[in-house]
Amino acid sequence: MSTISDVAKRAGVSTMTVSRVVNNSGYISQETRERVERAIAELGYVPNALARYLRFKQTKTIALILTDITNPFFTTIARGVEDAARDQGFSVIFCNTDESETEQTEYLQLLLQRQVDGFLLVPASDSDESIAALRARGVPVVLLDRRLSVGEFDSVRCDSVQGAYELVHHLLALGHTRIAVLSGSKAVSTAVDRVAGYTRAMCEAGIGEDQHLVFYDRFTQGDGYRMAQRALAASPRPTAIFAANNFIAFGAIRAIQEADLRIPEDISIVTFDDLPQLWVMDPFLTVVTQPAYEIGHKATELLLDRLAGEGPVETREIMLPAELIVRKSSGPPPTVATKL
Amino acid sequence: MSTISDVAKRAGVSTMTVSRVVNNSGYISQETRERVERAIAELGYVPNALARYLRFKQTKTIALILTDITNPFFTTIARGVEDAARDQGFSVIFCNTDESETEQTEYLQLLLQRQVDGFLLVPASDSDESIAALRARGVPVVLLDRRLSVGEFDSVRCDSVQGAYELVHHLLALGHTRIAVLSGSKAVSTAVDRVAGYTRAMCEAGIGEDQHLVFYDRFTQGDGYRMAQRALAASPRPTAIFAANNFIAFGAIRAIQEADLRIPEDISIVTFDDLPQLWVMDPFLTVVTQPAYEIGHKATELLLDRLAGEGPVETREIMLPAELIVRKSSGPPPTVATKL
DNA sequence: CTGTTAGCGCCTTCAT
DNA sequence: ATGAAGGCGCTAACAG
Repeated sequence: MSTISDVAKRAGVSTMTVSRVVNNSGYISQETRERVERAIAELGYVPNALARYLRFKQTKTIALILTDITNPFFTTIARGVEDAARDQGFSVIFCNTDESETEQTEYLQLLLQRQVDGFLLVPASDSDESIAALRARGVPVVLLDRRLSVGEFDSVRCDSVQGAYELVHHLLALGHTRIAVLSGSKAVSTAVDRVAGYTRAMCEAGIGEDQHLVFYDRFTQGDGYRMAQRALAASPRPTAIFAANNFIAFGAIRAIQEADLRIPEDISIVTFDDLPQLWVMDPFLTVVTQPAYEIGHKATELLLDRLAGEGPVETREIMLPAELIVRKSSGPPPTVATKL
Repeated sequence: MSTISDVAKRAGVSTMTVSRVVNNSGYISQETRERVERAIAELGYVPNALARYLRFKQTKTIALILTDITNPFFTTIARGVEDAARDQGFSVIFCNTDESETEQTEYLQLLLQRQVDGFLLVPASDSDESIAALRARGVPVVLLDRRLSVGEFDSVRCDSVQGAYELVHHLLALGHTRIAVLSGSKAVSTAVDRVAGYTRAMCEAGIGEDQHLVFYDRFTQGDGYRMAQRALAASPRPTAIFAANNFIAFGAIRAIQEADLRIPEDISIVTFDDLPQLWVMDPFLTVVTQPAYEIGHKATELLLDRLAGEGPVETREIMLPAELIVRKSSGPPPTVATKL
């Protein structure tokens, strides 16, 4: 691992001259330039970016902290982030918290030490503790997908209340009245907001919400499975299920299949977050899809704005539109269907 | 952004003392320790890891360079890498090359400058150019999933020849004789090896390979679609398709559906790489699955071994077992089925 | 138990 | 057009 002074020695110049050649700054005679370049090539010299950062106080690196790297919704976000970051010469460090507050805190600490310039964060929960350090240091942060009750960070997400409202409204229009909702942790805004959208739709329809049909747990397949089992045990049984995300939906579907119920004849199911079209032979889930790539891209733009010292003083809250796609997993409830 | 000397000043000690408190090294009187800790808390001091690395020549960071971050096979690998790395206090920088040699070269260069300690690489192609710099510098590298003709790197992967052989053998046993193979780029070892496995099985069966039924393109859904269209246009039409990975298979299935053919009645299809069980309502593809998580985990262990100066001098080549799972997408060829 | 010195690799500033 | 000195933040080695 040769350094700049190795090169300087070999080329018979000062380190400054090498630096100027490497960074194309200042005036260099053609002849010395060539000599230096030859020395660089011969030694396989690669500049040490760390040393450079130590002076510049800018690492050109941002961190993307996700809660689940195996969820295609989040990897698509990552794609958007990567593209936007690279456009401006930034690198991205991806981190995975597994929805754990502890891991999030650890990563935040680590990344702070590593002097990343800014954070893109899908918060594992709405606890202030973990991000207090960020606020204290005034590091630029943009929130993705989820709200935080401290209102001082830029954020990019979809309107979960509205999306949930549309899904449940769709079910109501089909004639359902007993609709269960299976949601994530109460500490996560999307879980709360999606239940709020459900409640709004139910109240508007004059039905109101049945506390026994509202479930909170976590955004995993296993939890979806268990919540669905409990929902199906309710009496009378719900005729439709609203799963607050795709993984919960998969678990619920498994439970429905085990109960020997047909979708949508016996029970309808709708959810947030599609799978990428191409991975599914025959898309059948009625969903609200969110523009994941754009969420990542837009959030990165906001962050890089801040890093460039641009952007307004006040915090920005960007809401991207979500889209309802009606497919085969939702139909009229059994009793209504019978009447047809 | 306070520094170690800010803390030192505030606590009325030298920077060395602060350093000792932060790193828990050497002897410190209880009283000074408390004073320093108070100063740290008051200033919100966070040590600058970069400055530290500048001395240590070790960043405790490894790079994971993938070709497609949206493919669940690779994100599962990423999971394994992350877990193994964290166990030993290493961070991971994920990068995505999109199967592009150019992007790979750029990333390699960037990461070298950033002084990452080692590389986990899924090579975009078997070109020497891009990795020449790695070899020249002697940075530890472990190859994942794919071979490289330069044999000096450790590697972890599954046996693609064997896996392909088993899939094609399975089709032959069902009675197929006209089997098309849709593979990835000839510059990628898995693409080549899977065709080799196909050829071996076909030759063993005394059929030999029909050059018109062997297709190379890239590992994407679009290419799978186009290759399948050409395969289906062959006359007589193949009764089975072996897709060299999941994305190619999805494209092929779309083409098959558009041609109004039924799977497996009219045509069978088998492939490498499953989708995670939980994402699929009703798994129907006959596949060879690879232990992606273990590939990532094992590769990371090899790399960290090297970094610790352990491990043998010779290069290690780890082959993990792949598993054939027969499901509904493969059945006897039409003529045979008719006879039943 | 604590402080001083020196240097990691680079670049800005000021000379020459 | 080129070079010398100094310092970014941190810590190992050696005082004291």
